[in-house]
Amino acid sequence: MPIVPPSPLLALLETMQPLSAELRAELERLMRREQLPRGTHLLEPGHVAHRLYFVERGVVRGFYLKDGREVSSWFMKENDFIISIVSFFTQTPSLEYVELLEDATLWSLSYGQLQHLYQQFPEFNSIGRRLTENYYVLSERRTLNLRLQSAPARYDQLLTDFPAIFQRVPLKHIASHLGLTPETLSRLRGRR
Amino acid sequence: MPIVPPSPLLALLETMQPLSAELRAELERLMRREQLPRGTHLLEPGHVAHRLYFVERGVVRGFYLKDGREVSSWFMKENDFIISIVSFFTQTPSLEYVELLEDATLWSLSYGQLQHLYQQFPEFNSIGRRLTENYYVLSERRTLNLRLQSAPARYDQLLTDFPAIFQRVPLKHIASHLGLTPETLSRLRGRR
DNA sequence: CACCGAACTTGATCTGCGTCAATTTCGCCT
DNA sequence: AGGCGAAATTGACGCAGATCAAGTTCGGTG
Repeated sequence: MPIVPPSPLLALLETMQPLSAELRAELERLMRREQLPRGTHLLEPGHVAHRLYFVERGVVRGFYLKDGREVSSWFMKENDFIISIVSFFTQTPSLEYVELLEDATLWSLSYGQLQHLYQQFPEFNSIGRRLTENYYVLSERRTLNLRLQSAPARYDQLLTDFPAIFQRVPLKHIASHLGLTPETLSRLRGRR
Repeated sequence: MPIVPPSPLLALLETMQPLSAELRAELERLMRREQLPRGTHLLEPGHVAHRLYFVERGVVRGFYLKDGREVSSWFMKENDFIISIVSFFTQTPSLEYVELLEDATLWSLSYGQLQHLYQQFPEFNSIGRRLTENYYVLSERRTLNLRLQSAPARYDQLLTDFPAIFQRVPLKHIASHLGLTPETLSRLRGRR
């Protein structure tokens, strides 16, 4: 039994759908609290993503290597769920890194435990389905941006959509997320 | 009661999870068969995606306009489900077109009916969740390809992953899907 | 089967962004 | 506070792919 219950997580789930006492208790029993320092890799290529994470505090990024260079595909923060989509859902080895950009407090659950929850509490499938839909929508919007906008427009968009990111993530990571080199991003920022 | 039951759809769902007789009957009652000619737009920008489609026969594409030019984001075919992710899940106006590239036979269901099924048959949430996960994985793989591969590598990848697409989709649409102009794709194909 | 418009190819030129290299600035640790 | 390595900026140059333009081939229709 955890000393601290995963309250931010439970609070979030509760806003989506009332949780039965049993489901609540089972979540509290299974969720594991992890305090980890900046720089920790939650996942590396070749490994299967065994756990789902919920971020109580911190910023996390997913990235890939494209011939030796890091390409950041996403950033997540407080109150976000984190999984490496392909590896976790297919339970096959990842191509992706998942890295903490700040000291973080996370809650985690194994793949097997999650499947068990889905079986044991059918109503939990509805929550899982809607969370998956929400993140899928987020991912589609990100991809759309990459496809449809010019480099300056992608930068401006990020600046208006997620201004806070610039306070917490180094520009070189933002650059690769926008599909640019740090040099090009720097020049974009300098334009007037 | 439809003259023809949506058997390919039910067969597919049945492989994922046994369907109760009631759920089966409700699906048969609600699913609407549509035979539509090539060129039909299932969705246009500004409209909310009200229906989910299942493809019994035909090829369908999703595309956007990027300053006057079409950018194809996906292609789907027999036994695929089709929705415009952002618009359908958020029930907000679409930016996307959805167009039939061949004469097609589709089965469809409205957003409201789907929500009703989720409520009425809790076990249906599990099917919905897993289908959403599968398509999310597909979408992530597509995006990854765009991000990490060079233009020639993206072409080669598509050629090995979905060779059949080249028989059924005009090259100009494949070009924009790969993030290229038709001219550049043509030159890529001519290289030796 | 011939026609017409769309799809595809081929060529010439242009350009946005990448690459490589050299500073400058920042942020963290002692 | 000072110093060191990483991050960001700035400059010069090159190239992959876009653009514009002119054929050529393909496919559907009368």
